[in-house]
Amino acid sequence: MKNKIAKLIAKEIKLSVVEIENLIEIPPMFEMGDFAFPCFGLAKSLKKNPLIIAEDLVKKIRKKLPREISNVDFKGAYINFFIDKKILAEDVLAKVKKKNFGENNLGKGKKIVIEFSQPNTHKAFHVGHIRGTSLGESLARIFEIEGNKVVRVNYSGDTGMHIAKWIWCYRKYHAKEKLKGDETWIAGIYVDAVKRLENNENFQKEVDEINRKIESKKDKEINDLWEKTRVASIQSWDKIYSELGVRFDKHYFESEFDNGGKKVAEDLLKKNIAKKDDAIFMNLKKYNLGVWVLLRRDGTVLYSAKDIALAYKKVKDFFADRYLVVVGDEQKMHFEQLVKTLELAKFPKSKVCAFLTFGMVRFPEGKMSSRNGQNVLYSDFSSEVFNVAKEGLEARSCGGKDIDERASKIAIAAIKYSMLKQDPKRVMIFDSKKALAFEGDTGPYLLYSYARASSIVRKAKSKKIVKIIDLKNPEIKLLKKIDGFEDVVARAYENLAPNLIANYCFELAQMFNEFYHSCPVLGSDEEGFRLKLVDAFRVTLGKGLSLLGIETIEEM
RNA sequence: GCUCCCGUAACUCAGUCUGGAUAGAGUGCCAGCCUUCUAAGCUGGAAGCCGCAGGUUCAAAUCCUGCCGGGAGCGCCA
Repeated sequence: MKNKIAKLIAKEIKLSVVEIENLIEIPPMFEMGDFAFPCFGLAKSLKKNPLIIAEDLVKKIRKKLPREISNVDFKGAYINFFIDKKILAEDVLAKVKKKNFGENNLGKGKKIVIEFSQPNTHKAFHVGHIRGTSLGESLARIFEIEGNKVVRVNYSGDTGMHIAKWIWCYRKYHAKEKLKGDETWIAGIYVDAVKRLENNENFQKEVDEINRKIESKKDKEINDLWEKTRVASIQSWDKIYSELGVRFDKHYFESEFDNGGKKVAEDLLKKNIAKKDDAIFMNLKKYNLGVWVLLRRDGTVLYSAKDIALAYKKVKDFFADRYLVVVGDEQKMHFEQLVKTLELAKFPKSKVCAFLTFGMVRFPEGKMSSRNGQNVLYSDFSSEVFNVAKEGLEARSCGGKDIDERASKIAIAAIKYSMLKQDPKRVMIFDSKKALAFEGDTGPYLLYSYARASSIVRKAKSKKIVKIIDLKNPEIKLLKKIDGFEDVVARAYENLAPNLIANYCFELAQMFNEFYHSCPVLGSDEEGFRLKLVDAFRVTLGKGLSLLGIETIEEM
C-alpha cells in the first residue's frame, strides 16, 4: 500500500519511489488518514511554502487515484491518504489465511547457532536465567519463522571454585541429606557454603584442597560426589526447560574444555598472538579491550580460553552461517575480547560470531545475588505464579479437569511476557508484587483475549456469507494492526528484539478488546465478516505469541 | 580514572535506530459499564521543564557536545 502511494507521488516530484516510501508515515490521529507524506523537505528545492506544495500536489494527485485509495487531502504540510477500507479488509483476510503469513524469508537457507540460558551447576537458576532463556528461545523462533535453520545450544559451568565450595559444604554439614535434583535445595547448599566461609579463613584452605582434587580427578570419593551432584543439577533443569518450552540441540559443559582451552592458549602463544609474563594473555589494549588472561600463572585454564575452544567446537559440530551468544550484560567486555581474539587468530567464522547482551534483573531495592541467596529461584517463583493463576481460575469458576494445565500455561505466559516485553539491553526491575498481577499489559491479558476470540469462533454455528457492509472504526483499527504483523516480525528479526513483537501483541489484543465491546459478532448482520476478522486476530496473536515462546489456551 | 548501558506521568515501561502533526501505554488513583459472544474486560478523567545546559535544523524525547544522577565492566571468578 505504501509502495502504491509512493509511486503515485513519484510521478509529481523528483524523488525516487524508495526515497518517498521512507518518508511516508502513519498519522498520529485516526481521522487524519491512513498514510501521510510530509512536504517540508520539498520546500527548499522548490522554493515554495510547504503548505502550498501540499495543496498543489493534492490537486494533481486527486485526479489519478487508484482504486485502493479512496481519498487524499492535506493538512498543514502533510498530504494524507485514505485507503479504501473494504479493499484493505479483503487484503488482510486473504493474507492471514496464507500459510506463510508473517514470514519475510529474511533468513532463508541460512543456518544459525544460538547459545543461551547458560546456568551453572550447583547454583541457583534464578530470574536472570529466566530472562536469558526466554530471550534466547524467542529469538530462535523469530529466526525460524524467517527461514533460518536454528541450532539451540546451551553451555554450563560445571567446574571451578563455586563447585568446590558446594562439595565442601555438603560433606561437612549436609552429608546426611540425600542428593536431590531439586533446584532450591542445591542452591541452598551453595548459599550455606558462602555463609560459613565468610567467618573462617581456615575453611577456605579446605575448599582449595577440594578444588585441587576435583581438577586432578585423583580422589575417587570427590570425583564421585562431583559427578553425582553435577547430574542432580542438570536433572533439575529438565523440569524448568520443559515448563518453559525450551529444548536444546546440544548442551556443552565447561569441564569438556579444560584441555582444549589450554591447547588453544598455548597455540596462540606459539603463533605469537598471545603473550606471556607470569600468565598467558591477550594484549588487547590497542583495541581498548584491556588484557585478557587465558591461563593462570600456575598453568590452569580460565573461562576465557575455554570460550575460545567452545567457539571452535561449535563450528566443528555445526557448520553455520552465523553464531550468536545471548549473555548477561556484565559479560559484554569478555565477549568483545573473545570476538577480537578470534579475529586475530584468523578463526574462519570470526566475522559471523556475535553476541547479544541483556540487562541484569534487579530488585527495586538493588542487586540480586546467588552468593547470599538474595534472589528469586525459578521454581519458587513459578509455583507462586502458578498458584495465583489457579486461584484466579477458581475464583472465576473456570474449573474443570485441565485446570492445572491451564493455570500452568497462564503462569508461563505471565513470566515470559514480563521478561520479553522490555528492551533486552535495559536493566529490569523485578517487583514480585507486580509479577503476580495479571491485569493490563500482561501475559494473561493476551491469553484471555485469545480465549475470548476462540470462544466466539467455537460458538459460531453455520457459515454465514462474508459481506462487508460498513466498517466501524474498531474494525478498521484491528485490520490495520493485523496488516502490520510481518513488518514487526521483520524489525524484530533485524534488531534481535522480541520486545517489539511483545508490544505488538499487546496493542493487537487491545484493539481486539475494543472491537469486542463495540461490535457484536454472533447474530449480527455482519456475522460472516466479523467471524473472519475474529479468526484473523486469533491467528495473528497466536503466531505472535508463539514467537515469544508463549502457548495459547482455547479457554481461560 | 577509563569504557559501555540507562535517565520520559506517583510506579513500571513504549516511543530514540530512520528527527515531523496535540509525547503514548500499563499499574495505582477518581468516575462510569456485566438481562447480549468470558469484567483477567471496556469507556472517561486527573497526572509530563521527555535528567540539566548548549548546539545542528523550517522542525529535537529522537541527532551532536558538555555536565549531573543510576547501573555494569575494566589482569589471572564465570
